[in-house]
Amino acid sequence: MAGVRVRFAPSPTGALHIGSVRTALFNWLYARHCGGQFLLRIEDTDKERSTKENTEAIFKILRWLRIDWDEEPVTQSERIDRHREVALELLKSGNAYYCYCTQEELAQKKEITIKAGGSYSYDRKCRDTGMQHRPDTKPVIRLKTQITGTTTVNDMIQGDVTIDHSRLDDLVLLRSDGSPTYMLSVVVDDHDMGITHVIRGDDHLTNTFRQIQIYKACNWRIPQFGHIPLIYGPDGAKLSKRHGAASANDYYSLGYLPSALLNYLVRLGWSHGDDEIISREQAIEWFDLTNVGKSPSRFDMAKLQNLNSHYIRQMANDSLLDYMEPFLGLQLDEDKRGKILRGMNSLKERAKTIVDLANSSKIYTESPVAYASECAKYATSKHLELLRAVCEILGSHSSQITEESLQQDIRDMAAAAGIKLVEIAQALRGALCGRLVSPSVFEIIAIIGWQEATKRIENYIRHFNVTPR
RNA sequence: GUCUCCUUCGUCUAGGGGCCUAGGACACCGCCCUUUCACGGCGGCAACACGGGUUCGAAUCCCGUAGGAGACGCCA
Repeated sequence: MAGVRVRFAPSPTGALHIGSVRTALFNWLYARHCGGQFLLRIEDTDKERSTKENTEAIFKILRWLRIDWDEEPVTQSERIDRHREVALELLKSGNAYYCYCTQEELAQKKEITIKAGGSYSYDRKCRDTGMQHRPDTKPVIRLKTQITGTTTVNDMIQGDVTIDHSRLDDLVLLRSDGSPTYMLSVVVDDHDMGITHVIRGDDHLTNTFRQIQIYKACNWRIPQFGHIPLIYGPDGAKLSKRHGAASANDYYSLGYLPSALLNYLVRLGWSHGDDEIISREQAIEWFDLTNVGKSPSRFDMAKLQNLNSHYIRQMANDSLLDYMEPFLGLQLDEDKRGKILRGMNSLKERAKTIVDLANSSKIYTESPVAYASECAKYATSKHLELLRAVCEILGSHSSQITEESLQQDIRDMAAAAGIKLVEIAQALRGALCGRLVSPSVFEIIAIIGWQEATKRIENYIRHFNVTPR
C-alpha cells in the first residue's frame, strides 16, 4: 500500500468543524498506516468568507492534535489559471461546450418543472444546437456528461454504489465571470497533487459521480473513494454551537487534552474489537477503512469527558502542570508550582477537564475568598470549638508536619471527644477550601503548611462567629 | 418530489448463518471501600426498526415497509 497519497481540504471560511477534524484524522491515520503521504489543501476560493486567520487556526488545531502533513499546503486560489486551462482543454477536445443560457432563463425553467412535480436538471439546450452566440451574454463552460449508461463507484466504506447517467446533468466548469467551479477545482487539484485515495464526508457521495465525469473527460486516472458518515449532535440533528462545541478550538478552551479528543474521535465511527483506550501509535497500526461504520454517529460529550479524565490521570504531573498553567490566568512562582505538584496526584484523579484541574489547584495557592453556603452546616459553635483544638495540634506540630502524624492526632482527638472524624474533616475542609469537596484535608495541610492552615482556620472561625448561621 | 445512503442497549460500538439466553465502553442505578468528592472493586437496568421470505438454523443473506440522513446551484 505504499504510494498512498491522501489529502485534507478544508475551507477557511470559519472555525474548523469537529466533523472535519475527524475527516482529517481518518485521512492522516490512513496515510500513516499505509506509509503514504498526507497532504493539505486550503480551499479558499470563496474570497468573501475565507480569511488568513481561519487558515492559521486550521494549522494550529492540526498541530495541537499532532496531525502532521508531508508537503507544503496547496492554496487553491493560486491555481485558478490551471483550472481555467483544463476547462479550455476540455472545450478543445469536444468534451465541453459554451452555454449561453442566462441564469434567469434557467431559473424560470426550473420553477416550471418543479411546479409540474418533476425533478429539474439542465436541458442541454446549448449542447447540440451549436454555439448560440449571443454578444450580450457571457457564456459558461459546461461539461458534456455521458447521457446513457451507469457508473459504479467501489467506495472503500460504502461499498458499490451505482448511479444512472440519466441522473447527471451537464455541470458548469467555468462560470460566466471565468472563475472555476468547485467541481472542476477539486478534480484538477486532486489529480495534480497525485491523490490516490479521496477520503471525505459522505455528503460528497453523490458529487463523486459528477467528478468522475470530469476525470473521464480529461482521461485521468480515477482515485479510490471513501465516504465517511457525518457526525450529528446528541439529538440527531447536525452538530452545531447549540450542542456545546462544534468547532475544534472550543475543545482546547474547554480543557480537553488532544490525546483524549483524538481517542474519542477515532472511536467515533471506527472500531477495533472491544478496544476503547487507543493510543495514537495503536490507532496508526490498527486503522483501516474497512472497519469504518456506514451509519452516522452522534457526538457524546459524556464519553469524551470520561476519556479526558482518563488521559489527565495518565499524564505526568509536571507536563500536566505546564499544560494547565495558561488556564490559571497567572504566572506561578517556584513555591506555588511545588505545592501544586505535590498535590497533583490527588487533584488529577478528580478532574474531568483541565479547567477543573486549574480551578481545584487554587486550594494550594490561595486562601478561600468566600465560603459555599453548605459550609454553614459545619460551622456550628461545636465545630468552631473543634477547629480551635485543631489549631492547637497544628501549633504543636510546627517543627515538622506529616500527613500521617497529623491524621493520627486528629483521629485521637475525635475519639477522645466522642465524635466522628467526618465532623472535624468537613469543618476543616470548609475552612481550608471554602467548600466541602476536596482531596484529603490532611494532605492539604501537609502541603500548605501549618501556618497557612492555621490562618485559614482562624479566618473561618472569625467569619462564622461574626455572622452566625 | 427525484436519486443515493443508513437503521444492534439512551450514546459509541462488537457481531460477517449455528460460539448470541446478543459482548464491551460511556451514561444511569445499587452495594463495597471511605474524612467529603473522586478513583477503584462488585452488581444491575437496557438493543438486533417492522413485515415477509431463503435455510435444519438468521442480528447476520434477499425483498418490501417505515423512519433518518445526504445530494439534486454560475456554494464549497
